[in-house]
Amino acid sequence: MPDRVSELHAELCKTLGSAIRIEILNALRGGEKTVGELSAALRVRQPNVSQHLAVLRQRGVVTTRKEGANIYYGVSNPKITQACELMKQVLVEQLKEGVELTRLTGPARR
Amino acid sequence: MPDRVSELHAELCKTLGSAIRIEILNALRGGEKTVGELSAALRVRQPNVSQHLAVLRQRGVVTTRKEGANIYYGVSNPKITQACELMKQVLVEQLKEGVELTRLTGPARR
DNA sequence: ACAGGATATTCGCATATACGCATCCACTTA
DNA sequence: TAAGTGGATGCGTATATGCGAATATCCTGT
Repeated sequence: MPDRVSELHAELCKTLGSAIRIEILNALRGGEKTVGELSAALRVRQPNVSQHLAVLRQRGVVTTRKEGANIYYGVSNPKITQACELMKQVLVEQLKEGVELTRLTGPARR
Repeated sequence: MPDRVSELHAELCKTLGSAIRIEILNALRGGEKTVGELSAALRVRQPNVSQHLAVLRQRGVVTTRKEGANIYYGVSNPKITQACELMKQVLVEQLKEGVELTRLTGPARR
C-alpha cells in the first residue's frame, strides 16, 4: 500500500506525463510567456492550453504573474526543468541503443 | 500539436506517475529485487505488481534478469533514479513553503 | 457603460488506467 | 511426470484524463 508521500510524488510526476505539458515546460525555458504566446507557439487551442496550465498550477509546477490583461506563466522551480532534462536524456539514450527490441520482445523469456 | 519526441518524452514521464511504481523504483535503489520481494515489501498483490512492472518494462525503465525460478528487476538507467530524486526534492520544497495556499486559492486573481 | 481581446471554466464524450480476481505459463524439485 | 512456486496475462469494472465546443470572467480602451 503506497504511502501519502509517494502519492504526492506520483502526482507531481504525472504532471509531466503529457506531451503538451512537456512542450509548455520546454517553451518556458526561455522565460515567462503568456497563454496566448504558448497557444500560438505550440499551435494548440487556447482553452486546451489553459486546461493544461491549470494542471501545472495545481501541482505548483508553474507560477503566474498578471500584467495588464495578460498572465505570464513561468516554471516555479528550476529543478523541475532539470528533472525533465534528465528524462529526455534517458529517452535519447534509449533511442540510441534501440530499445525497440526490448519493447517488442516483451518480458523476460524463460 | 505536439511532436513525436515530446510524446515519447511524456510517455516516459507518465511511467513515474503512479505511487506504486514510484515505490517500486525506490525499492530498487537498493539493488535488484524479485517480483515476490517487491510484492512483500510494498504490500501490494503480486498480479498488481506484475502489471506495474510490465509498464516499467515497456518504457525501458527497468531491466529483467532471470535466475532460476526468479526474475530480478533493476533500474535500467541511473538517470531515472536521479530524475525521480529531483522530483522528490521539488515536492519537499513545496511542502516546506506550504503550496497548499496556492493550490486552494486557484489561478491568478485579478 | 460597452466592445473586444485575453484567459478560465463547464460539459459531454471518447479513451486510457488501475485494480481484483481468476487463470495460465515457466521453472524446479521430487 | 506430477506438484508446487514464482510470475504473467485476460477480463470486467470503476475511475481518471484529454479534447472540442460553448460559455463565462476579467481587463483595457473608448
